[in-house]
Formats: sequence, C-alpha cells, structure tokens
Amino acid sequence: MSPNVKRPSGHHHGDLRRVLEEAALELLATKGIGGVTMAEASRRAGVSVAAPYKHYADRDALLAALVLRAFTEQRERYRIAMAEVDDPGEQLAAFAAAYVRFAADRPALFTLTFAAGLDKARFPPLAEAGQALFAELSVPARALCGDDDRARRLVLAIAACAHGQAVFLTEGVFADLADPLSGAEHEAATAAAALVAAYAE
Amino acid sequence: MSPNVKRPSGHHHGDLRRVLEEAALELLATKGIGGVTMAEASRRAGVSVAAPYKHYADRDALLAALVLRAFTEQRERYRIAMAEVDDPGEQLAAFAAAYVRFAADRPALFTLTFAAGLDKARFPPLAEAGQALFAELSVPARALCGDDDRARRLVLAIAACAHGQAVFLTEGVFADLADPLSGAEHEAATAAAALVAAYAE
DNA sequence: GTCTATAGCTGGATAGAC
DNA sequence: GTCTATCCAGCTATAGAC
Repeated sequence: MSPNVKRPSGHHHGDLRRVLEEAALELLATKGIGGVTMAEASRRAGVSVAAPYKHYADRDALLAALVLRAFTEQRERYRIAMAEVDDPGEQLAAFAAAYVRFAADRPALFTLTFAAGLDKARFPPLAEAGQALFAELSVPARALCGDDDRARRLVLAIAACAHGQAVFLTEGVFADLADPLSGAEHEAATAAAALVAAYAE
Repeated sequence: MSPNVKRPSGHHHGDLRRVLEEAALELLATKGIGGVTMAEASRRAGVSVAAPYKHYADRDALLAALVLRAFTEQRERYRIAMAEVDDPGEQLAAFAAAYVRFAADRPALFTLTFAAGLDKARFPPLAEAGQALFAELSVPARALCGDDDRARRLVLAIAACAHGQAVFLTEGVFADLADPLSGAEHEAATAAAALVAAYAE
C-alpha cells in the first residue's frame, strides 16, 4: 500500500503493533497460551524486549488485543454467513457452521477467546465486543421466538452446540473421518436446525 | 482408614501424591493452568521442591495425573446419572445434565481436560480413559440408532451441546440468571432430547 | 522418600540514552 | 519509538546427604 521500503535501517517498523500481534498469534498456535511471552514475541518481531511496552502496558494487554481481534473477525464472518440466506432458521444454522469454520481456520484465536483468563473488568472493550456479537445473533432468533427470553436461550443453545463441535474438531475427535471440518460443520448446522424446531413457538 | 498418626515427624507424608494433586488442583482453580507449578505445589504440600520428582517425571506428568482423575470422576458421575432412568433418550439427557453439573462442581478439573495441552502419545492412559467414557455413552445411543455411525454422531452432538453449555456456565454467561446451574442443566437436557428426536431413526 | 543446595534458564518490567 | 543494560523473580531439574 504505502511506498515505504520495508525496514529502511536495522530497526523500527512502520507498524510494530501489527507485527507483534502476528508473532504472538504464531506463538499461540504453536506453543499454546503459555508460550506467548513478550520476550519471544519481541525476538520474532525483531525488536528489543523493551519495545513492546510502548504499545502494551503488559502481557495481558497484548493478549487482550488478540482476543479483540478474534471477536472482530468472528463478527464479520457471521454477518457474511447469515447474509447469504433469508430464513431466520437457516441464518442460525449458517452461523453455527461458520462458528465451526472459524475454529478450524483460526484455531489459535478460537482457543484464546475462551482460555485467555483475562480480567474482564480491566478490558471493557472485550465485554462490549461479546455483547455486539450476541446482539447480531439475536436478530434471527427474535424473528423465530416472540419471547425475548426464549430467543436468548435459543441463541445460546445453538452457540453451545457449535462451540462443542468446534472444540471436538480442534481436539482431533473427528480425526478418523475423511473430512472432519465438513462433518463438524454439518453436525453443528443440523443441531441448530433441531434446536430451532424445539425452541421456536 | 489406616491407623497412622498423620505426619509423625516434621516431614514425609503418607501419601504425597494425593497431597500434591490436591494442591495442584487448588492452584489450577485459583491461578489457571499456568499457575500450576511444581514449586508452588510443593510449597503448599509442605515439602521441598525436589520431593515431587520422586512421584512424577515432570510437570506434565503431574498434569496428566489430574486429567486422569477428571476422566475417572466424570465416568463415575455419568454412570450413576444414567442408571437412574431407564429410557435411553432420558439416559442421554441425564448425561448432558450431569456433564454440566460436573463443570459447575469441579471447574478446575473440567477446564483442565480441554486445556492441558499434553502430548497424548506420551500419556496413553488418557486416550484410553476418553475411549472408555465414550463407550459408556454409546450404549444408550445404540439402543436409539440402529446405525453405529449415527449413534456416534448422536453421542458427540449431545456431548457438544452439553460442553458448550458447561463452558458458558463457567465463563459466567448466565451470571444474570437466578439459578445459572439449573438453567444450564435444563438447557443441556432439552438440547439432548431435541437431538435424540432428530437423530434417532 | 525426603531434604538441602544449587545450577541454569527465562521472563517481566524498568531506567536512561539516543 | 526503539535500544542497551539491568534487576529481580520464579521455575525446572538434578546431585548428593540422610
């Protein structure tokens, strides 16, 4: 995009935040959460260990940035998946399949969302992003259930099923199947349809 | 059980393994997986940092012992829950509710099962325990589905839903409800029934 | 089986120069 | 905004005495 020659001299990037987060993501993917350290992310980004502290207060702040990315990317994916069909029930099934696909495409981000162990009070944007996601899913659910409480339970039930399938998929439970991803997507969508039938009034 | 006076002198327990695992569980519950260290577990058990190494090859071996406990305890719970009803569909619903209850009663053990990040090849007993659990659940599922593949999918679909509800419960998604545990249990059982209806032939 | 002592390492975070 | 240098803390794992 920009006409910058990359890394003109030995140091200073144009966008250290981005590079650090990519590095952290790779660490997350290969070594798990415990493997995400400021020191190693710095090394991979090619900067000193002190540099990241100009961008993140501490390690948790870096993790929080990753979680926020995860929420943002998920929301976009679900929005697109749901926009492809018209029927509210099918939209929820499309969400369920997209949820599984996100876990498969971005296992590190997916896992992080539920395992970061961050102090939610310290990072309000995370709670907000979660709310926004839920709100988006509530639209089709409300179209199916007059009752708001029922709609909420339907969304959560479908998300729970999709989450479970996603976890099983990333844990390798379907490793013996020919196409684990398609299988899990299909199961999640099927479960969503069954739940829609059971919860809608 | 035994007539031992506890801790006759200043050191050496009758059962260091047990004490270490309890300490590790408490660390797990309060500080998360990263907080489980041989050093801190030793301190809490009241022994030196070297003592645990006579019982566990390394930190992962200690974690593996905890995971094995988790599997054993779960299996027992599900066995009991399923034995209380006769109908195969109700047995699966009872399992789903028991799954959620386990997560609520033993959040540390529950979380660990899916987040330990252990090398499965190194700890074959873990894979075996997982298989045994699955086999137990397959009994009612096979009574409902003639097809074995269908039965397998049904078990996984129900477990996935229960898992999702359990995760949401432990993450505090239902914190605004009067009785989060009952709600989640009920949702899991309802989903199980819906899935039985959808999958059984 | 447990202790003491210790080697070796890695990480978090800061101060101060540029 | 990044570097160098540094401090301090914590953990893993082993050796050797008892």
